[in-house]
Amino acid sequence: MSSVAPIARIALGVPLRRLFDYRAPAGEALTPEDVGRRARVVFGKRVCIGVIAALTDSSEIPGEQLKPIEAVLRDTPPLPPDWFRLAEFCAAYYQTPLGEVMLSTLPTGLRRVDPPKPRAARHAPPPSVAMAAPPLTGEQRQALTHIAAGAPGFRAYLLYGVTGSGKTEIYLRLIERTLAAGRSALLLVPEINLTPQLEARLTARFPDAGLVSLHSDLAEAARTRHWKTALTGRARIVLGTRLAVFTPMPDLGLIVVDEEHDASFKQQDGMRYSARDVAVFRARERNAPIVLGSATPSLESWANAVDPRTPARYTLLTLAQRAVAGARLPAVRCIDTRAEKLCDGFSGALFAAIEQRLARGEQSLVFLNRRGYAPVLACVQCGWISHCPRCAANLVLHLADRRLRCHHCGFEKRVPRACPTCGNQDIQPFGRGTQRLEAVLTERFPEARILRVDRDSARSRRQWEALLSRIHAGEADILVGTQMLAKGHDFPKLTLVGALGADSALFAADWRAPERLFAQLMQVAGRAGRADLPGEVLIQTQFPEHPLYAALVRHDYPAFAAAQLEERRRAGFPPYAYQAMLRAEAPRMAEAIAFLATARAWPGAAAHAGVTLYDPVPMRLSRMANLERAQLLAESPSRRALQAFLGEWNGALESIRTPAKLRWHLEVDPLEL
DNA sequence: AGCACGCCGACT
DNA sequence: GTCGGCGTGCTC
Repeated sequence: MSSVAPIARIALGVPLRRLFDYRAPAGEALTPEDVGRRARVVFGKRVCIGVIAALTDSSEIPGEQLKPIEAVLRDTPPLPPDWFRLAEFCAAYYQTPLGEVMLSTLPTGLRRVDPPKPRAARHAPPPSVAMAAPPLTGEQRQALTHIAAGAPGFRAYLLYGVTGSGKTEIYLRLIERTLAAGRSALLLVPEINLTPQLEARLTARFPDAGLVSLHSDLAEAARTRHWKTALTGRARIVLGTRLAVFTPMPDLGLIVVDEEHDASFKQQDGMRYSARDVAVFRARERNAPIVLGSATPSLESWANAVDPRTPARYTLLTLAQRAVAGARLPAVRCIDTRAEKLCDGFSGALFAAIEQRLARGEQSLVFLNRRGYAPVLACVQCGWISHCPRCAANLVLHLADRRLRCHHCGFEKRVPRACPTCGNQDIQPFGRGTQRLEAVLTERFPEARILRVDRDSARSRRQWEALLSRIHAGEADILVGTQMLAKGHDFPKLTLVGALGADSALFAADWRAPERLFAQLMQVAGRAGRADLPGEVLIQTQFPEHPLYAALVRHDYPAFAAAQLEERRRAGFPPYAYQAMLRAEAPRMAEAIAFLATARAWPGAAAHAGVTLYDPVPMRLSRMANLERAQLLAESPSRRALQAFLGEWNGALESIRTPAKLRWHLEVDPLEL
């Protein structure tokens, strides 16, 4: 390459796998410092922003067809080479065009052709005195010593610590060391809800680190500003949700993924990446340590740390004790609901336990992972049930505003007065949701102050914060809620958790359902009890002897994980097999199936030994209105074999002629490094 | 993705 | 006669 290359190879945010060549802007030369900069170009009839991926002096495109770059944007430093490698890895691994990867991970402010003019940040006065670090427990010290003793550079740690064992303090100490070594730290959390708390704690501890947060709820300008602060290296700590894993950071020296098992780390549309897995790749690529923390690790991570049949990719660190002196894990008990007639879904034992808490002035939490009043409305006479007209789910009855809602696709309508089929007046709600539990409890305990917390009562951030502060102010005796309540919040007076309707996940078709149920129940159980107040957890179930509950009663995640992994191994499921799912959506099921059948019959597959393609399967649910959905599983015992196959297959799929309204995508299961 | 080109049904 | 449906193909 000559010193002044006249042609730029540009990644554009279009669903095409190639890059596009452009001439240097009129009267300007391109220099190597422009690689990684954004450029404004004319593409087709429109102007768009791309990223200069490379310079070259020859192009397959004849010179007269090459258009000039309109402008090279120099408002930010160039994106660093490790950011490119991260994007290239994602493009290859998730079968997504490089330009789409790059542009979709930039904040929208920097993808825009007409950038809104940046305003100065309204910054809070920086606190200048760092809050002192609390003393460590023996276990915490041991874990930190272990990490410090390891050779510098990449190493992945799985920090398995029960709720309240002080994982966060470990993160803080590691960040402290990283900052002291002149490097910066990236901390990923599952949800926006959790960032403000942690942000406050981090700023108090590291007031001069220029911490920035990055998540989808941030205003566009703020997100762009924070991202730029990270790129220029001024932010030494970046705290964010899954999208933050792509933040360019010049001195990155530590990655932490908190609650690594959480499903929120998986992007569900566009490029379907797992931020946890991308983080592991990134740490390795940057030669920096990574810590994955959880009280209930994903089975993939657990296998990577402890399963003798799997290469030991992660180092296991365990925190088995609660950090606060004297704090004990709550007593977990199953209530056998076969033995008695339930009263509006509640067992006598649960009512009695709530009554007791009311008498003592303590809080109770009733956990049911289903919002609304009742999951379905049905006609007793003709058997009509409230089906969603747009997808295959049922419409959930919301009595508060007298509406039927589809929790899957968002359709809603008014509650009919009579059966739409036979006109019978006797239509009734079946099953229970949080609204109904709230009503039952209100009737049973008229004196109690009951607060319902679910996506309906805490729609906005503001509402959610208002609810939280009311709970903390002791304005509630009984909380009724979904998993929203299970995550990351400590309620000092809460001593009882009752879990309803858990059984439905035990025999679900989704083979990951037990893993999720266990994590969810462990998490919600962790809400009960503090240092001076012992907690109790009551699980209503028809299967009290089920191994999942048995392990839960003993707080024995390792036993649960071992049993689940053994089942997975026997069934040939991940992490003992590598899978990719090809999904298709079309107006008619036959079209979706026909596309998948063509994909399955791709002759090139024969060249890929060990890769199995299964028959296309129609799916019950599609979120899109009037679209039917089907999927096809590709599987292999070897990740490399599967990936090699996917690369070629994806190319072949792109040239299959499809009906206009057919959409498809590939979803690749977690990688292993 | 956008956007054009292009070829068949119901409207002024 | 033409307005407009969306099938097909291209973007340096």
